[in-house]
Amino acid sequence: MRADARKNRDHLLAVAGTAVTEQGVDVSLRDIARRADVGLATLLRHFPTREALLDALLRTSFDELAAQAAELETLSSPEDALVSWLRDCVAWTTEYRGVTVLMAAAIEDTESALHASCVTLRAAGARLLTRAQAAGMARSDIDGADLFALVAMLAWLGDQHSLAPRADHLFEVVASAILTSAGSSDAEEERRPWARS
Amino acid sequence: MRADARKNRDHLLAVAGTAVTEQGVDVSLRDIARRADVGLATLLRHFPTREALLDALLRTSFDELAAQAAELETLSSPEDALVSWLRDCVAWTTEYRGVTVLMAAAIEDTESALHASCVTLRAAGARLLTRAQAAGMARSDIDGADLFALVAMLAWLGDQHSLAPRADHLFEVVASAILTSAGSSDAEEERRPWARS
DNA sequence: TGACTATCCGGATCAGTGATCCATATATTC
DNA sequence: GAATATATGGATCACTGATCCGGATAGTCA
Repeated sequence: MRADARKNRDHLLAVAGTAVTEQGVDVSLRDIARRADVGLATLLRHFPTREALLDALLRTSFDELAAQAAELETLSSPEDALVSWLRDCVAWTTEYRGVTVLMAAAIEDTESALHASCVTLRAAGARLLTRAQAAGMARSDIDGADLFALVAMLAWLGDQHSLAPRADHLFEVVASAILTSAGSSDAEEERRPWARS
Repeated sequence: MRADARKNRDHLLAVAGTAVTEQGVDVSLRDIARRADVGLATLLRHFPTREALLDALLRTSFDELAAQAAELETLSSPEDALVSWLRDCVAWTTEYRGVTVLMAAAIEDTESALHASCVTLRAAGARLLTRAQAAGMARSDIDGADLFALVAMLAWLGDQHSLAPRADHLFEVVASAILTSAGSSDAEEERRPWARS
């Protein structure tokens, strides 16, 4: 890649980052190009589709979340690891308003630029879930795909102005559903040790 | 209203109904006008915005759901009424792909044409929830707004191709979270009598 | 029956979107 | 310094929802 092309690419990525943070993933590509003092065609040559641009933008975050899952797997108890990782996933999506819909579409579209990243993330969650299930800490009738869907649901909630205030609370509600296993105790505090005070 | 105008309005509403069912709420208004053999301007005069069109289209369904809530309140047990009404709400949204986002936006935008309908629906759900809570059948730390958000989440799930297959199962998961009250029994079948077999 | 007017209609147009083409400008190489 | 491979961005296309306004028509009154 020619030096000027690389410079333009990096600059575009930086500008796109702030633009997406400010206006969400539906931000006009023309706007991004304008703010980067670059023609629209240049942006679209470096990143042929909006998905390709977002993939380049989000890949780092995806990798960090996957790495964090691996770390939690060794450092925390099964239920703490699962719940705090889920919380981190949901919290992360608030940085990029609207990204959830793209991720949901990408995970079944093997042609999508985001596909691989989403599959990796789902697998990371599945490992944490399996571990919690093996320890009897999570209900056994859900799998990695269910978990991915639940995270997507909660992330979507945070994207909707009117529903976002409920997001934290409903996260706890959903988490309680995941962690409620048939064999657990009846005492509220013992059944929901992860609940925020 | 002049006779020809009324005829056009009714015809547009019928065509819009099929179009939205087929292609979701983001269907092109130009397409609807074309299929109704009418100019785009005519469609937009009868229904100044997409929301206005959808309001006219969905108002009947909204009223039916609200009425059904009132009926269930007198005919069924508190938990059956709540859960089956929630199931009906989620099932209904599958008819109109994408309607959830509009409803979430409408419930906080008092200027929206859909606002009143959404508030009515939320109130209907809140009554069923309060009744179940009074009977000790639902957790007491959620309210009507939470319930509305949970339904929206599950409805949104059904809109996403890749996540939709999980929708039914995750409905049960979320329902179990709503109906799990601190004082209920420990036995699985007794704690989740609404679960599908 | 015939004319008049308030109302309704829809083609033309506008600004916005993502995408594509191609002549021009420029970095790299020889 | 010249040649060439590559990057660039303005012009353009099809599409979106929205708006304007000259022309068509329905309902009314004589």
